[in-house]
Amino acid sequence: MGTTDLSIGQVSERTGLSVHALRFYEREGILANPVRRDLGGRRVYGEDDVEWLALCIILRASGMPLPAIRRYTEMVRQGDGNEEERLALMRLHRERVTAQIGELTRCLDLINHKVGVYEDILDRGAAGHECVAPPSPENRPEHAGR
Amino acid sequence: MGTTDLSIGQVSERTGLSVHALRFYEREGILANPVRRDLGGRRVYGEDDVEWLALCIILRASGMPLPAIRRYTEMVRQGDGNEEERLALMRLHRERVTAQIGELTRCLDLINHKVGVYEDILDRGAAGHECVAPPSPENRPEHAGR
DNA sequence: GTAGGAGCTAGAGCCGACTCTAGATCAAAT
DNA sequence: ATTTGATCTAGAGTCGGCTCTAGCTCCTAC
Repeated sequence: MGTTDLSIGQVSERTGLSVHALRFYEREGILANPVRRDLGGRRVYGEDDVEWLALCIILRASGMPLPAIRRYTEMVRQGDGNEEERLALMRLHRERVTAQIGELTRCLDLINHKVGVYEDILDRGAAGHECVAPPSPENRPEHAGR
Repeated sequence: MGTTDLSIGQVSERTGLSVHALRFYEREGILANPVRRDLGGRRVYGEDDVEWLALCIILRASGMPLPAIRRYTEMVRQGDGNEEERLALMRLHRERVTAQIGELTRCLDLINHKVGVYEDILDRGAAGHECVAPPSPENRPEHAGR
């Protein structure tokens, strides 16, 4: 009836994190509940740990630094009553992520422009002069659509 | 008539890069044309260098590693005739960036979901049980709107 | 009984991209 | 004259996030 105990290796497989990373995360305080150990001192995880790690992986992938994940983890460990703080942390992160998406999208505009320039050069075989500047108002009277 | 010569400090101001970073980039081969020097051995930049750096900053901001920027820089330095390679490099980078935007967007879905959960808890004052799992098919029968 | 393989700890090492330091030079301002 | 401030070089240091190593303990299978 123990909800499927897992070894560190199994957790590594399911999460994609290395066993090294799993132990490292634990040291960093990135686990909602303290890891159980078996008789031999080996770590025993549950499915809920895997779920929690999946969340952490998403947060990391979206650029949340480990200290912030640790703070969040601590809040969750403390239990109900600090939802305002959790909300604040998540909202802050959301803003960072949307800002990052925005910046990447702006970068992508320029990259698309560059790709277009090279495609033109190659299509026409014309070795025309290449424009180095970004598509800014001054040197892009008409917008270079994708 | 020299197209507005600039000191390293001035370039630092205009680009937002530190003077340290500017010297570092130069050592790394991230400058289209070798930097001129004045009588005292100080670096002298032109507006074109600032433009080039602006491009490099965009590439960096979108996650292109310095070695790739160096390769690109070398191609540009070599002059016309390698547009296919430049195009290939830019297209590869474009794929990486779109992939990254995609991943961030998926992360954002979960983050929005989390924010929603906490908002609900706080709005209703209900200290209900919180769901840790991401909005995946299995545990999200109706889709949680943004 | 012994050889593998997985796990353990503590701590060192690595990588990328800068950042900072020390000690020297030089030009302009006081 | 001297002080201030910007610049120079070479090289050391930092930071985040792992990754790897060494040397040990287990358990299982042959």
